[in-house]
Amino acid sequence: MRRAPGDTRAAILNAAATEFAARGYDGASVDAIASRSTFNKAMIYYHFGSKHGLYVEVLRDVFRGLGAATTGIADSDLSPADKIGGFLDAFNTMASGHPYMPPIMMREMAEGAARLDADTLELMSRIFLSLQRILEDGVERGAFRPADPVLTYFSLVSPVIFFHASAPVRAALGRQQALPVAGIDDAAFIAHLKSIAVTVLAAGVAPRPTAVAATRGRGSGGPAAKPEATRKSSTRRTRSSRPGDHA
Amino acid sequence: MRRAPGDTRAAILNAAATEFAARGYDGASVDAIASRSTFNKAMIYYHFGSKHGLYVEVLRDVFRGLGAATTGIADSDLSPADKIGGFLDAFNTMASGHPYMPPIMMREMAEGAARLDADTLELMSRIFLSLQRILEDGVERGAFRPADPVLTYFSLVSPVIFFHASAPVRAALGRQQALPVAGIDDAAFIAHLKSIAVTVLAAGVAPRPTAVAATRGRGSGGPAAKPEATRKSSTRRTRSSRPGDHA
DNA sequence: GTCTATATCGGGATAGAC
DNA sequence: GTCTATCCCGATATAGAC
Repeated sequence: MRRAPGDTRAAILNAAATEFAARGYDGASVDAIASRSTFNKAMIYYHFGSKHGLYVEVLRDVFRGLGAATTGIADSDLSPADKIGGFLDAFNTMASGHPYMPPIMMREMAEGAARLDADTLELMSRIFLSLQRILEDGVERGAFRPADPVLTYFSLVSPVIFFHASAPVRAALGRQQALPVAGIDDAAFIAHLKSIAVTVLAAGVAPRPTAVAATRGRGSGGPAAKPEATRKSSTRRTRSSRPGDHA
Repeated sequence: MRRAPGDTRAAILNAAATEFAARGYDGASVDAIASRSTFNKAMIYYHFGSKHGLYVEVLRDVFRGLGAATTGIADSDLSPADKIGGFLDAFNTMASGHPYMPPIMMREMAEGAARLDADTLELMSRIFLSLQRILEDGVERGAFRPADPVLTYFSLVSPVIFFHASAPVRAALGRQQALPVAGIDDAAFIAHLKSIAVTVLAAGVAPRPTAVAATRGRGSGGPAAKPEATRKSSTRRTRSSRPGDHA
């Protein structure tokens, strides 16, 4: 059982991921990560330079893969509805395969993504851009009504993240309240989410402040939508990003 | 401009709330909270005993109010759809009135609510229980199909929390991508969410692992649902709650 | 009730041997 | 590349004067 090259990095990344997920960036100690990895602190600094460098590397690793997956779906010739389904599947697969990501993403969101550097943001923006293209394609093909891409992005992604991240709390609630929560499984949740998503996109989502009011039925989203749907192309020119202003 | 009694506590609580929201529990320092409040560290320990004591007091403060609001709605004689609307409004009002809460809740969720003590959990469970009663009432009156209360709870609450908590990131994304995101307002979002929620509840939500498969259209939730819908009453007997087992 | 020190310790980061 | 030992700052918590 020899140690393969690159093995060390992987082991550390893995230990870091679970530690960051469990305790958050500030709560996680480099010592604790070291223990989990069977290596020691100095090794981490040797390979990653700093705690922050280690952190972003964990995220980049995952976002690279997810971005590739969603881009592939956007480029495919699936139907708009199936592309949305594929997009959700990709996110769900990511969350299942890297259970540490949902909690990390929740926390990162909570502090305004202050810890993400330009490169990582660029990777994340690819995921967003692929959804944007899916939406535009859906509109062009007459399957979807125009919708704000940012709002749509968060509407689709947040339930998946939240669902996965909340598993421990749901379990605790179930235990505490003696409620029969047990059998809510992943696949059923995602399947249901897909059907809602497609239905809503077809009906029109995120209406502009005009057509509000309605509290039930179909109501909103009627006329008055039509955002900036006219542009196309311009998919790759996000390099200038600079966060810098960490809180 | 004299200092009213109880003013100190309020000032500290307020400072703590924003600091916890911005940096998280571990990231927030008691010194920083002290500065923000114009008082000093010793004062915090005098009034709250510990950093953790201060933290939970921030949460209890808000959950007390929210629990009262949702309980009132559940007790009212509104229609099931309007009760759901009122429930969402209550959450939204809480989030708007206490902007520090969404980020705090996100982080708390991310670590499995490990920092919440029994009293705070009890306050939170009241919010959940009021929703559960709203759902049962809706089923009895024929407006809703039976749905898993826990899953429904998270499905309703998570978008609201996420929407508010993601405001900074959405703004940053908009800036970075030069997208015209600006005009997504609160009211429109909530109105839209309400209509989705009611529609979905009427059609049946969170199908049991049986009727999965379907990827589009109405599909799931059709037949085969029927969870433990037979019970009624039994709405108030949750007093025995004891979390204790913090992770 | 409010403040100014101060004790104490954990954790990020580095030096330097092997 | 991997380890041990150590520096040193920052953060929780407390003592004790006013």
